[in-house]
Amino acid sequence: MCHDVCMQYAPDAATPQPVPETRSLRGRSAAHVAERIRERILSGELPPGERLSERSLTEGLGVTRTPLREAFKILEAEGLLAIVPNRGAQVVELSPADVDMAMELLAGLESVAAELACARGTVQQLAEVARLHARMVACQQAGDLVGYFRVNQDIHQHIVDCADNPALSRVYRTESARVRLYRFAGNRVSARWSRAVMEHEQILTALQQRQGPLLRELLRAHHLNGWRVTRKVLENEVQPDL
Amino acid sequence: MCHDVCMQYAPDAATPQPVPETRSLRGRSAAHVAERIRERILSGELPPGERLSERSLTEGLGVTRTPLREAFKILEAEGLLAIVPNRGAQVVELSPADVDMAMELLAGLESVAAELACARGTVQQLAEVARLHARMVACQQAGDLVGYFRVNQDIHQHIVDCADNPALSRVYRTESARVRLYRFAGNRVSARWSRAVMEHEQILTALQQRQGPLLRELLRAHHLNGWRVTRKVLENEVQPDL
DNA sequence: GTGACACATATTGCATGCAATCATACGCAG
DNA sequence: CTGCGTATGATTGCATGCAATATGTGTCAC
Repeated sequence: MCHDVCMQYAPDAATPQPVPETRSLRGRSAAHVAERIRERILSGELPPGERLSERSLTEGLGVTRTPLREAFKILEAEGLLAIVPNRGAQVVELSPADVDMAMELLAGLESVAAELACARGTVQQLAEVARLHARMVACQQAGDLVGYFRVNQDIHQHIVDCADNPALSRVYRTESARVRLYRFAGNRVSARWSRAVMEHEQILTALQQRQGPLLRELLRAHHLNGWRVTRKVLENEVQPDL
Repeated sequence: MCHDVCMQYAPDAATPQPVPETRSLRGRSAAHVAERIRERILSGELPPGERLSERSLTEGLGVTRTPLREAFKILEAEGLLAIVPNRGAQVVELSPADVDMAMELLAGLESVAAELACARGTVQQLAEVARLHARMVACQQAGDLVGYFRVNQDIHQHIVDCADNPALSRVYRTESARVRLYRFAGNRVSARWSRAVMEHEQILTALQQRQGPLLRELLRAHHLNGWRVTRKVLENEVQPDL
């Protein structure tokens, strides 16, 4: 982004300070690189199974191998990369069984969050969920599948955040990211899409009425329904029609 | 441990291979170092707040700074270390509020695991929990607080493992490790100690009878009771008597 | 005595170099 | 033509060096 600028020499220039507008990145290089690679993985630009060459990434990101390799370790700890000794890093490939387990975990985390969110969520937080819900419906009506999916993920994260437990939010975010790509497939079935929105209506109502146990069951069912369809798509038993 | 042996030169010796008994660690150095540091943190040898000097650790572990710094990144991603730019790594210090949130998360994970464990746990897995329970009781009767605590942690991990969900087990293990040291304090109160064992008896019974909802509630209550005492100890409202 | 500043030292962050390992292409026997 | 061994280039893992930053210490003004 700006590394070419940073690389230029300024022998006697009128600007003595190295690069005024870009605050020094020293000490944040690995985290910054990890963030960039994470984005590329979650967007699908780096698909599961893709091998990540140190050489091309260092050139693409304008950093050297040391911070890049540190970023690899971070992403490996997050479960996004697998590092094979002497063969480098590759984007983790999850089997349907892996995703199954992850979905069970996510459903569990959400069901735990549900009761806490109903008990503790502030009015503002609940309103934010409602706002996101409206945006999601708008995306559906516009046929914007990608936008819908992103806002959908946002809603679920926000519900978890309503539980006001940073550790829970962090784990949910990390584990949700691991399977994001795989879940997208399920939304590409029109029948599921419309039904999911209906389920979301009920979820929103339960949250607003702070009916913890009900919300819990709705979320669990929502997950189960969604994953049942998604698994069939992943296993090529159903062809997506969107 | 063996790095001094590895460092010796063998100019013309009869053993051409570098070090026959120690298989090459190439490609596993960072993970190995992370494991060592993790042990030291979890044992309390490196207490919360401790600054980790690269110099002393490289000398102590017989590795250079590169794999050590990679290990730091891994441990930071696990939530055990905090890396401050230009000031290096230090063991994370958790506030009572942080531990509170973590305990809520752990209780949630266990309650999710409870029903799955009752539904899916094999007879062998349940027997292993029973075996650990017996060992724990033996530790209690021997007054072995440290052994008791370790087996206790093992039991909870095994119950979660009975759910047969690797993702759940992994998250539980990582999040449990983050707060292990802080939880130890609560066991240093004799009244809590004996009551905890009684609760474990009930937990074991519920698991063996595969009563999911009951196990769920027992685990939740067990966590709440334990944490209530531990928090008081951490906040110096109660003096440990063990 | 205390505080502030400057200098010296230690430590960290990152770049680079070297050795081990892997991947690929080639030669050759069958 | 196929299979296998080998050699060579590419890639990774780790060690080390250099620059930026922090830390400790001494000096001096007040």
